[in-house]
Amino acid sequence: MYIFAKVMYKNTIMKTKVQRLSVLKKIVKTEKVSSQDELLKKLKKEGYQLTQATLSRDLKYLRVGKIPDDRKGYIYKLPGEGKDQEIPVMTNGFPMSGFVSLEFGSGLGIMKTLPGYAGSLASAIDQTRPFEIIGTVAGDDTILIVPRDGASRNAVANALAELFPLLRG
Amino acid sequence: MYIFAKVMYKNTIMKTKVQRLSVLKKIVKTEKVSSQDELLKKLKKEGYQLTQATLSRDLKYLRVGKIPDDRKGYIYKLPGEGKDQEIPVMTNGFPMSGFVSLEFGSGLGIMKTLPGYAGSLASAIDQTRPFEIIGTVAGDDTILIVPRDGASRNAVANALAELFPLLRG
DNA sequence: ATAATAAATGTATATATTTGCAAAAGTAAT
DNA sequence: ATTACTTTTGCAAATATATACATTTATTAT
Repeated sequence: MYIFAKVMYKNTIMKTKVQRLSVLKKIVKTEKVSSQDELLKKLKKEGYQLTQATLSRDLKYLRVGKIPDDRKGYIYKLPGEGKDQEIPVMTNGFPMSGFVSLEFGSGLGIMKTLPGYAGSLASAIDQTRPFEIIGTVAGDDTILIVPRDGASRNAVANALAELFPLLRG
Repeated sequence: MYIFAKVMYKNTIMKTKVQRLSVLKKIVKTEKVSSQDELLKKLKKEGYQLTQATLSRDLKYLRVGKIPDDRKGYIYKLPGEGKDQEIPVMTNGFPMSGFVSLEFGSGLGIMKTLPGYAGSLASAIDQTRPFEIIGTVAGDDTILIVPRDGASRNAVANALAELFPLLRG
């Protein structure tokens, strides 16, 4: 009961932060926002209470950059955005492929790939450094995906959907 | 003589700005800089005198963004950087190819491509919006490249080399 | 449980960046 | 050359963002 309480507490609190980061990420990805105050308001609407200072840290943590935009002056952008649409293509010139399936169990994700593809796909995942995933281990046709504490299956799947369009829809 | 003087004048002055932008672009591309004051010093060393306000405008014009960096906190980054290395791959999944040659004449650039490739390659050029190039016109196997006033052939060629590695070396 | 340690956050402030406005410089037309 | 128009730039002020420090909240070890 005592230990259980601690764990519960941890989950409750940590989830709030991870959720906040997820929501922040989603906002930055889907909307054109040009200041932290603006972001702050949007986060408030979603039910997150925080100060500009914390937001600044969150943005840094998520590696969110600020770039010039034709319409809004400056907007925030996730790392690799714009690159994302081309990410399904691997650097070596071969189209990203080999993905077979994704399942979750015991708090972990298991991605199945075509034989021999696990290494390169895991490498691709690592390179994009989705914050929902703290690490991967690849065999020959299987990748073990370790989610960050508090990251939901959906959050992990969504992060992976950036790389593997098959996961969408 | 009178007209000539005006033209000379224009070239002299405009070149200064275009050159400055080129140098700025080069600095941002090759060094990790984390503030405009820092950039200002580097530009001064290269012989360019300007205020921080102008630099801010230059950065906006060049679409230079600022992103978090592990070592230096925040650094400036050119649009599409990091994407550049993957740019030789087209969105449709086919490797970027079809480039044949590049020549200059009458202040214009002429790029030859494989038959039928001009459109897609010109589109790729337009999408990266190199500031040295104000526009392109594509036929079937030829692209007309219109450089910005004051942009040297080298500057244009370098900008294009980002997309067409064949142009390097 | 308590004390010690580490992590997250807010407050206030320092830094950094953008922008309105006016002046200077460049261009075009008469 | 003079005038009208456009572009570029600096100055100063407004905004926006990062960070040192203190405080609270969580985690670990005893």
